[in-house]
Amino acid sequence: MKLATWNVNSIKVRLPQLLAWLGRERPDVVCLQETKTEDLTFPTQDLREAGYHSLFAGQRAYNGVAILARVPVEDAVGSIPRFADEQKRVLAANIDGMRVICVYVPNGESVASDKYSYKLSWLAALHAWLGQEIKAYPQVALLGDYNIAPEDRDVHDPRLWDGKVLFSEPERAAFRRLQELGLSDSFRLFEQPERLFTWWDYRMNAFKRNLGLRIDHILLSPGLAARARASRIDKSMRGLERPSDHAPMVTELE
DNA sequence: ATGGCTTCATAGTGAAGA
Repeated sequence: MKLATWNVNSIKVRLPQLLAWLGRERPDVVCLQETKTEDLTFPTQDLREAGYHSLFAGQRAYNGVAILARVPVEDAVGSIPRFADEQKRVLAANIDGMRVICVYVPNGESVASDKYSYKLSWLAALHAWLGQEIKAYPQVALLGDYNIAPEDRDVHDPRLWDGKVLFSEPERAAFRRLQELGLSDSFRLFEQPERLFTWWDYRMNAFKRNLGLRIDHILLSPGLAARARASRIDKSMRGLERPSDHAPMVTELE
């Protein structure tokens, strides 16, 4: 069982890369973020021909999440219950006995901005809801673009990023609170080389210089963590022509 | 150096991303 997450930064632009990647990688479940398209224009048919059922919560121009699965999904929800939010950032569904939750955590812009406050409230609402989901479902997988680098080793230059959005202490504390619900960062269940990231700025030749952050994550509840056998970042996708600024990550379960 | 790319919405530039 292969679980994957990828912020595609426009599913319309990235569709050829996505289809090629699905054909090569054959994941069972894929969570996508920043699809940036309304539901009516989601490429359901192309993905069906590639062997995937699609579930999506989209909006015009911004945000938008989707879950692709080899098997049909059940009991889907497209928002955090009782948290008013115009932005499409959440999708959850039952797949193969797991509760799969796809998230696109707000970026936050800068620690002084209103968007940062929104990010922290959003994370608090996610935490409260997850507490319930974990009680309701025996196996929970939380995949997505968290827009948080949890530790120093997840940042190319921790001193440069100290206190900055994506690496500020309140954001990292919110990430730790998710872990305290019993969720494991699947990437860190395994020995990994140093300086592996999931996002690199489009500017400044950041990818070539490996000036990145690890902000996309796959968190697993204990039963799923016990089944994890490997976790990796597919850096090759970031090196293609016209790439997303994020690379996909994959965790394999027994 | 508050920029630097890329996408979308738009038909000039501006918002947003991270």
